[in-house]
Amino acid sequence: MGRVLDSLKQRGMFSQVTNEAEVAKLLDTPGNAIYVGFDPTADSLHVGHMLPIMGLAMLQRAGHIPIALVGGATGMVGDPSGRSTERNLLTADEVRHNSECIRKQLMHFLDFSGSNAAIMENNADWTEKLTAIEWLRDVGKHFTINYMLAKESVKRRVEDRESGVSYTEFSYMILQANDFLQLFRRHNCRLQAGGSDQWGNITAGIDLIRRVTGAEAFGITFPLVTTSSGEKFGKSAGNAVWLDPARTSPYRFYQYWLQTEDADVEKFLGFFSFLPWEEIQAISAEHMAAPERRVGQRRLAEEVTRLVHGEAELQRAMNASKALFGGSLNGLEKRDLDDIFADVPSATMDRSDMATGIGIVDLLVKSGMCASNGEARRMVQGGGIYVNNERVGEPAATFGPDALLADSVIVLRSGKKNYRLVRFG
RNA sequence: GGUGGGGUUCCCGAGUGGUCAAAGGGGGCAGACUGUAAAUCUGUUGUCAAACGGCUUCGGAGGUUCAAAUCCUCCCCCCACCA
Repeated sequence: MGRVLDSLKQRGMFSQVTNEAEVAKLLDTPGNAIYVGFDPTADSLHVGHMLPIMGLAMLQRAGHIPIALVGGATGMVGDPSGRSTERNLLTADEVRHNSECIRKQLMHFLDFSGSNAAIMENNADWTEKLTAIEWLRDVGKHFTINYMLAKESVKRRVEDRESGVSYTEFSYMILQANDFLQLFRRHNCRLQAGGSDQWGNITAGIDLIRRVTGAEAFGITFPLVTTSSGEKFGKSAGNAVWLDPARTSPYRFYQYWLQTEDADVEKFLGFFSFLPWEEIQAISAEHMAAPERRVGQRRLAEEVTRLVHGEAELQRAMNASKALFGGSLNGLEKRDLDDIFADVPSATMDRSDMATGIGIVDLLVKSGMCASNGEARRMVQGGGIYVNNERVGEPAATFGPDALLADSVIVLRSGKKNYRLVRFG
């Protein structure tokens, strides 16, 4: 009993369940529908969304039917959970566009064929049709204000005089509760999963199902992903790491995972790969025996990049990483360079700009590597700038045509890992 | 609507006429040490300039002054208490 739940527990993948014994039983009986909701606040998911997605995908592998609910309706309102300020409302067009993009990304993780094929739903389908009167009488009647005010997501905002909470966001939880009820009716879905900030919304749905139908439904939440050193998980240089390759290139995506701290490697392998726990243990043991070899990070980066971007993109990212962090760039063919730097940010400059030699400061600013001349100069003086992987220590340094690799590009680098390619056309 | 407090650089926050491009902390970036890790230490963090020195910035618009983040006027926004 509790095999599936135990394996999630082993990986550290859940923080709360409403009824552990019953959920354990339900998860050990294949064929149950389980739902996770995603709000279309942007046109791509990012790695911060990945844990619930992975959880859902793992449950599908255990024989269950995953339902990915895109919040075409709830996205119009805004979830106050875990937020201290009111959201800006999105337009209907934005929500529609975002919903469609997110739907496509979820297809990478879930299997939409077979006997337990994943199901995609959009809560706009049942929410938009409701009239205000129906809404208040059929759904609103089941909630007391007292109950809603007691929810953590709302409570904090009500008590905080600085921000407050609008009636709109206050109502969010009953919209989501109604989603659960609708999915229960349509797909006999009795379990909702979500991030730990979703607890209040999930339990609201469970209560609604009980009041309306008398049936018992359940909830399970995944933990908040944190890093050991307290860095924000899912951010790289202040930017979110997106699943959309147009927003975060596969190379950067791969690098993000490769740069994981030792202390997080095992945990992240458990969260973000489908590898069996025993294998993760073995990798982790090997890693800790010789951490400088970065066995764990490599495996993690490979697994996650393959899952999100596919084998071909993974190979490109790995090749690029090998070349960039491997040493000399001399002797590489133009074709290799193009391939290696396909994903690396690049700039194009006119060849005549450097015919007589271009100053390093100019080069850094024109290529977009540095924001101002002053910054560029400071970086060079501080020893943080490399051209073709060789340090430039002198702000007056200039580069002419003989600095071109394969007669066409210059590789700029600041610090250890920040590359930029300048093409001369 | 009334009364009081407040809006400063990426964030928090000091600064109440010149010595202010503005303390301190956080964050960011870079260096050293390393392993594309963590911790630690160091430097740096408006912009132009090699430098001297300019220029733009303290909610907005005006004004006083040789000189304004600092004083005055009007306006906008936030908060507290009262109604």
